Amino acid sequence: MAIDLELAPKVKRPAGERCCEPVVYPEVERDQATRMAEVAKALGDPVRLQLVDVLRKHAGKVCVCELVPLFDLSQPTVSHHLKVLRQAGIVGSEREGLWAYYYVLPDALKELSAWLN
Amino acid sequence: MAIDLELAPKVKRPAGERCCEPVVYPEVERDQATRMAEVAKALGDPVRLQLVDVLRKHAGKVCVCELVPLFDLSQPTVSHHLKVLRQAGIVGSEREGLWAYYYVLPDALKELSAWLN
DNA sequence: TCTAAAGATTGACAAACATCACTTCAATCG
DNA sequence: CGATTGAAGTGATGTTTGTCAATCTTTAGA
Repeated sequence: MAIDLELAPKVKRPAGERCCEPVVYPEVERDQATRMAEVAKALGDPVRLQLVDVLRKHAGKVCVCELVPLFDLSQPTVSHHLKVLRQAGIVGSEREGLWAYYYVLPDALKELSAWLN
Repeated sequence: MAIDLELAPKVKRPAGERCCEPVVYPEVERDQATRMAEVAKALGDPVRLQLVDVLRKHAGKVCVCELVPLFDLSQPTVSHHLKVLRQAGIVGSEREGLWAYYYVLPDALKELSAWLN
């Protein structure tokens, strides 16, 4: 937040001088940007975005065995994508006997969503 | 939109049978997911996310020469990131003499933003 | 206890990516 | 024109990513 960028006047400078005023960059934004970029990166694959979409629409836990046939991908690949989403803090999972259920973590997308608005 | 996933009852099936009901997958979502994932992917780098952040906060055109010193990166690298953003349809650019100005395209983030809400 | 099923992990491999030093291009000033 | 400047383009390089086949782990049924 609060990036205060100074717009310098544009004239060709007389050789040796810097083009623009040195702009101070607040470190505050760094961490937030890193966090949000991590979430965005995890959503930056059509398969993962659709996985999240399905999980959200179901508003409950969905079994992996129901997710796999939705895509033209092998089970390990879907499992891999789910792992990426889990590591990004977007989804959580629970085991129940043989089955694994995934669900979207409620606040996971909040920060990015707020920034985008 | 409108992914209608059927939740099948979970019982260990008697060998050879499929775990879940075959779930019909509407092709509609495919294209939308691809588009949104493309945008998300472009935002999935801290540098690019910060670039967009700066450009948005300025609500006008910002010169590349003011963007470069914001990051600990070479000018070609920043230029490369701007190109990625341009190809994702997130920013536009204009040349004015020696300088190049970038700005956020107003509707670029709308679809993703709406989906996230 | 033996077998099969769900799902995760591993290893491999090609494709994509981030970065930089170097170069090129276009525009401006003297 | 000749020199310089802002910005984009070009390899080159090391890293990350998406995918699958094969394997492993855990659980449940027979």
